[in-house]
Amino acid sequence: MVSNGTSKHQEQLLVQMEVQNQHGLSVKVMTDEQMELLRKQISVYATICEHLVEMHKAYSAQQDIVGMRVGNIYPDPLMGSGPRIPSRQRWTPKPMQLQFLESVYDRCHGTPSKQKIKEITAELLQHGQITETNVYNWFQNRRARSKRKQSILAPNHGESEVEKELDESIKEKTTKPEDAEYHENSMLIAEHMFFQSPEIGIEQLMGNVEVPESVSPFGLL
Amino acid sequence: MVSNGTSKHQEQLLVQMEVQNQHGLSVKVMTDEQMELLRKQISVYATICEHLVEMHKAYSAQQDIVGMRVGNIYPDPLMGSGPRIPSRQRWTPKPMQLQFLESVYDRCHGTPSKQKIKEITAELLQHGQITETNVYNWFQNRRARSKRKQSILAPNHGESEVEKELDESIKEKTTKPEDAEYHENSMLIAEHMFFQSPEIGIEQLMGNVEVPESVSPFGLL
DNA sequence: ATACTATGAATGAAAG
DNA sequence: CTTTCATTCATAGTAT
Repeated sequence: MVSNGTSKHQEQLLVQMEVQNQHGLSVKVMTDEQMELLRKQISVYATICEHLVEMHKAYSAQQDIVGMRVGNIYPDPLMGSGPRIPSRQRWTPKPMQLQFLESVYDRCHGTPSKQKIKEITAELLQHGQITETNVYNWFQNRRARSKRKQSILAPNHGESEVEKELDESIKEKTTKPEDAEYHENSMLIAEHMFFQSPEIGIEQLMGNVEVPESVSPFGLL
Repeated sequence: MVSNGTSKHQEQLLVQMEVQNQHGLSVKVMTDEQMELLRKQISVYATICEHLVEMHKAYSAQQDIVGMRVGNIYPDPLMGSGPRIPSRQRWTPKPMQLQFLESVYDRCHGTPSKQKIKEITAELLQHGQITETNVYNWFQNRRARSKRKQSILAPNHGESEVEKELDESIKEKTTKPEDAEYHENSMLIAEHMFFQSPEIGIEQLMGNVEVPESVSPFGLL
């Protein structure tokens, strides 16, 4: 199905290249990585919304209270034909779990202790089957691949606009900041938010939740 | 080619660039501003999902309130006709590159080491765009598939395990991802869902969404 | 266009 | 931790 990666620090790490279009206008071009990140984020929501709508429709066959434009969501060329049914043997993180893991990773770059693994696992169990080993592996892989990516990216910056927040890589050391603590599920995630839309209530939801169309993801792409 | 050095710090360019998809060709150009808007949009989706869950729960609880008909509020706006997210372009080895890779592979089957990757990449760059990752993946795949071929060719003496697995994987590729081999009585809704067990529903989809008023479980984005 | 196939890429898990 | 394996996903190319 979809995977997701959301990571504030990752975003910071990402390098936007400055290029020129045919008109000589200088713009930022998303790197593949950035695109991938966005793709994933959007896919997650697209999937969730899609399914929710499906369910909702089924439940309220004659009733439709949602005026939102769910269709605006990407039908998704990315995901091929919808989410795959996870009938495989190996663990596949649910979007929610991934979000959580990413958020934890963002805050503690160091090796998560055994204790934390347990906690994280416990938390994630609310979102689906998962074991400590899964979590452990995930962090292992996450770190390893993050590192590899950097080493490939690093030796290639000459003229592109570089705003590397490389303190990130420094933070990637093996120590684990203790001050970074998660307390509650929601708390954790909330802290990690880029944007919160507390103003949006159900009324607006049903009325006019306007998705900024200038950015209709894709109007632009 | 340039040794990694200092990175130029540049001010952020917030250029609103108009991208035309004249030939249906998607261009992934995006300003930071647009990126921000996108994130906001995603956040909005999060909220929408959240409330959808609430509504869903409400429906599940009391379905007898169904009475009002709203008609066709589901325009299904641009399901399938909307702009597409540019798909990730994947590297396609040039014949010359392929030849080279094959020759290397023939020489040393079990040595895709890190250092050699660099050399090979450098070599192949003369024939076209290529990255170390590409090379790495190529060897990875080459070995894996070579191995797989053997295992399906050699060991078909009595054990049909392999064959069976193969058939399944092939079958899985056809048409829709429909693993409807569970209960013949799968719910209508479940058709496109992850889960087909009756006791599993929306909660699993989104995780145990408590829908706290203050915090979005989706807040991550 | 639609379906199939080959294969590049992503990633969980395991070996070293 | 680093490297490798195994499986799966996605897409470019090709055939129907």
